[in-house]
Amino acid sequence: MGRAPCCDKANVKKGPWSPEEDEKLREYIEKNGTGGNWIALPQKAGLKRCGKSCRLRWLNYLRPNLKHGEFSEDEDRIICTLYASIGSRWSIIASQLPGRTDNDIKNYWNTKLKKKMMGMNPSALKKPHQVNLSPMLQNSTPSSSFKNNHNSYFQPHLPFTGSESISYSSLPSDNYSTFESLQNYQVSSVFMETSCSSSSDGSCNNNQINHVKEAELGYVGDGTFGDQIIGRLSYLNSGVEDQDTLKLVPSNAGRVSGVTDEETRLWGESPLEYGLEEIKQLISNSSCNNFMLDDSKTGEMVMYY
DNA sequence: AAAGGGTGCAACCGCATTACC
DNA sequence: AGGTAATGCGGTTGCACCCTT
Repeated sequence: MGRAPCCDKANVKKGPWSPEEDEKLREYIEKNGTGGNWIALPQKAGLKRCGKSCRLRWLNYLRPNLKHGEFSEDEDRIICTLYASIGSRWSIIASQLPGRTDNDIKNYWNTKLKKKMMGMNPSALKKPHQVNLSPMLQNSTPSSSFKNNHNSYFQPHLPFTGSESISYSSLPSDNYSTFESLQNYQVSSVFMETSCSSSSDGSCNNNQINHVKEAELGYVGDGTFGDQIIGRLSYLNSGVEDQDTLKLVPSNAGRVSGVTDEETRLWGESPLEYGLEEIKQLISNSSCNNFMLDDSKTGEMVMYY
């Protein structure tokens, strides 16, 4: 037996929202807030819509201070950098781009940014130092993983004979265009592609290992594109160096929980909404850290550097 | 001008997680 | 502790619009 539907499908409208519906929803929320109950909201607001649909419409379109239109180079850079480190965690990436929604970023990545990156020089992104690590994967199964206190799985880390700690090289500070720079950055950095056999729901079977234990990424400079990127991925047992990194802040907002007061103090000034530990876990748990878009999903784990 | 194909984006779907009882 | 409802998330789909032929 399947899950009960969240609403009476027969009596809810689907498809594009009309301006009238938008107005009703906006008016209701501005007046009453969401009331913490999206399911009940459409009825109260006089809308024949599913609560989920209302929530989505509000978050992705009607919410104040949303940015629409072109992404800036800075935004491109942030998206690329975060995608490289944590994969398609769009909500986390969106939390770093004020006014942008996860849906926006996801669409932007899938329809434009990815293609731009591919178009630059796809072969160069894979060839320089490709290491086939697939044999190392064979004994890694979900059954040997263990749950952390956030109910998500850590994969055991296999012995890894490559660099145990990798530093990103810096971007050149000349007049590279955005994507030339990004490409250069990617080629010279370390990314991991894990096997990722998609299941029907779009998730990945956890038949892969993510060696990344810690991740730090950041920039030095005044925000122009010639700025240096500093960052590193550390593998298990590697220390974290004190660098001027993107600051990662824990927050009790959203789904992130388990943050201590001490952590909050430590990260208090940061603009990010996810804590270091959360990021670490996301990275550790990330089963689809595919950077540079290997659509073929070869089942092999490849390192680029 | 019409048809066909491509693109971008809003919206939906289903699952995982969290909250609540 | 277990069950259920609500919420959040990421992948996918559908369609309107634009461009090319």
